[in-house]
Amino acid sequence: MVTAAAKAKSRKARQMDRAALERVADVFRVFSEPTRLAIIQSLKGGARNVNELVEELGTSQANISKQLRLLYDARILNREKQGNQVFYSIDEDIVFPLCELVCVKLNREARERAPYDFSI
Amino acid sequence: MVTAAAKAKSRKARQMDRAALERVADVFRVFSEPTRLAIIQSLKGGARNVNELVEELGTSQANISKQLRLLYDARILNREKQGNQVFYSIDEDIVFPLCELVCVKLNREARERAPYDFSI
DNA sequence: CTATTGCATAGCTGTATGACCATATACAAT
DNA sequence: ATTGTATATGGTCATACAGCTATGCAATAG
Repeated sequence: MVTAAAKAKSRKARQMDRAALERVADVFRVFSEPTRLAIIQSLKGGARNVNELVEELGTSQANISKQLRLLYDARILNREKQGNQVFYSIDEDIVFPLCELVCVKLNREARERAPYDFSI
Repeated sequence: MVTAAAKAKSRKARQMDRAALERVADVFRVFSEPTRLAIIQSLKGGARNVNELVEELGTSQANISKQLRLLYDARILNREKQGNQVFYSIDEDIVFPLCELVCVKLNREARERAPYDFSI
């Protein structure tokens, strides 16, 4: 007899383990905060230094720096020091298709309900 | 004179506002927990009822139900009641390309460092 | 009817983290 | 060297939320 648990186990063989799923989750988590998305949105227009981002995004410099570090550690952003300043830019080609997929989903749903136009 | 703030403002004109960014962040957040990814991974093999998922994923039934509700509310999953049971299935075509983009990124990075094979 | 099974929900706890303030560090200008 | 400017970091607070236990509720079985 083939139990449900056995079926589950055989399925499991082809699957990522918990640790791998956590790595995937970590990547999604980086994109799961509006401030970080705002940074990405801004950097779509090209490299910016920290102060430019602070002015544009209207939150504290400390917070911007923190989120930039997170994005940098996740290998989403590139970092380049120029004298006194640090310029960040997008260094990961998955960023745009990833955001576009989500925006397309939201636009499709919004078309029946809300006036937003989602597109980073 | 064109100030940095003015430049920032004109960039802002073409951009999503905070509320829209939060909607985008919400979608990413749904994908940012390993248990929910495990559910998605399991449902890739077809519809499952709650008990099957509980057996397969090794967490409490209450927790599975909670995460299923989250995924359903985010319009990621489809829900179908059959008598006593409730079957869930993937109801969102962005799920696989979204996961694949992230897995490709991680595999590329892992190729130089870790032994995982990321693919939901 | 009552019992059982399958799922959902409420309440709780611990942990993670976004945002703030203050401060530290690094480089530049004088 | 001193002062100023740009960025990073440590500490704190408040909030969000995954997972747990207990319970509620719906559908079937007996």
